[in-house]
Amino acid sequence: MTAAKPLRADAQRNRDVLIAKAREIFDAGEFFDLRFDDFARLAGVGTGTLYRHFPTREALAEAVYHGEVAALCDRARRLQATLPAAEALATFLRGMVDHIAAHKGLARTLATLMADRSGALAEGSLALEQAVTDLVAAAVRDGAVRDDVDAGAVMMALHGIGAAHDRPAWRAEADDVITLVLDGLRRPL
Amino acid sequence: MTAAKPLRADAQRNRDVLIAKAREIFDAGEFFDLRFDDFARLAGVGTGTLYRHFPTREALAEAVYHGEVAALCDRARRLQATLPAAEALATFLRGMVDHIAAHKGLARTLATLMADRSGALAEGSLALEQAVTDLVAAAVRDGAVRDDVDAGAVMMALHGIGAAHDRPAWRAEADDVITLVLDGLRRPL
DNA sequence: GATCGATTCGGAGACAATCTCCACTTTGCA
DNA sequence: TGCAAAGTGGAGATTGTCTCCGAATCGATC
Repeated sequence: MTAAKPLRADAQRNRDVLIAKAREIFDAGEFFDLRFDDFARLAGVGTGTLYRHFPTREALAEAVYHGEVAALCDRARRLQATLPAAEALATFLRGMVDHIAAHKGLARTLATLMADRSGALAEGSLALEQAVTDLVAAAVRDGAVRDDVDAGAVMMALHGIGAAHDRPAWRAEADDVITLVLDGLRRPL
Repeated sequence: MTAAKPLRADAQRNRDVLIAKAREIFDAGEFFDLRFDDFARLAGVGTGTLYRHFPTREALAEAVYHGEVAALCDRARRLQATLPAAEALATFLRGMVDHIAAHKGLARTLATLMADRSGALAEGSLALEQAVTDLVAAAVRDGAVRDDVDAGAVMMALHGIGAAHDRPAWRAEADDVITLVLDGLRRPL
């Protein structure tokens, strides 16, 4: 999927610079304030180069998103390996809120991209979704969590947390959503 | 708020036509596929007229959104008047899923607008938020619902449901989110 | 029902962002 | 070292957004 074309050295270099610059902007939440051509200037390449590597703004965003998701999945896997299932799930979800809180700009950018029908991030999200599904499945096997709700519902709740980034009481509400989800997930007697 | 200027007859007529046309497009989920100028042509007015009434795409969207919110708030109020608090809340939330399911295009459009930092819909959402807050507060007074989570969390969950409109198993997952929220809201022993 | 000032209309065109195209440069293999 | 393939960069075409203002419409008044 990534290894199809052994990119030439200079091309690879430019590509990396573009992604690095984009990640920076992304995190600052200014991803949509910038003319797309400006990414090229900021990275010190021509607009043609930018467009060859990333045909659309969304394509560039997805490249950035990839790294983000990979890190989160790693974390999920580590937690699952070291904690009881129910605790791993809870820790992961709480940690997601921390992560989003620490990267508001990123959350805002991602929310905007998600909302677009483009589905540019759908593929990248699959890995994250799989990680959450695994965490929930393990907790179900342990009997700590009911088995009649789909793990996708947890994804949806996370989605809501990320999407509602600009609510004044965001942090408290986000924590409450996690609380509701976790309590709701306990097999209702 | 609405009664400040007694609009001239022709102006009012054009305004209404524009909103009606926009609602149609909105519902079809094509709100962002259309050149903004085209709204004018579709409604049979000039672009100048369109821009005078609605300076931005978001302003037009908000006008449409207003009606939507008003209808939902009415429903909330009616439920609250005729059912026990806990049941009213549950019915309202389940109904929201039905409503969104029946208006996917609208949900998608709203999600996109919400995600924008513009906050164009923030004001319109206040009424809806108030309605939800009231429903929850009543349920808390009844003792049917815990008092240590903010009603805003419920809004966030709803937001997630609306924002995740394009998931394949959307309907099932949306129902599950509501289940989790409602079960989570029951005072945990 | 004719007059007139105020309001609204409408679309031509200025402006701004996106994206394409291709002459030139760089790379790395033989 | 030479050369074909791969990559570069920016000028300018294209497309969508928004402004401006002369013409048309309204409705209050006589």
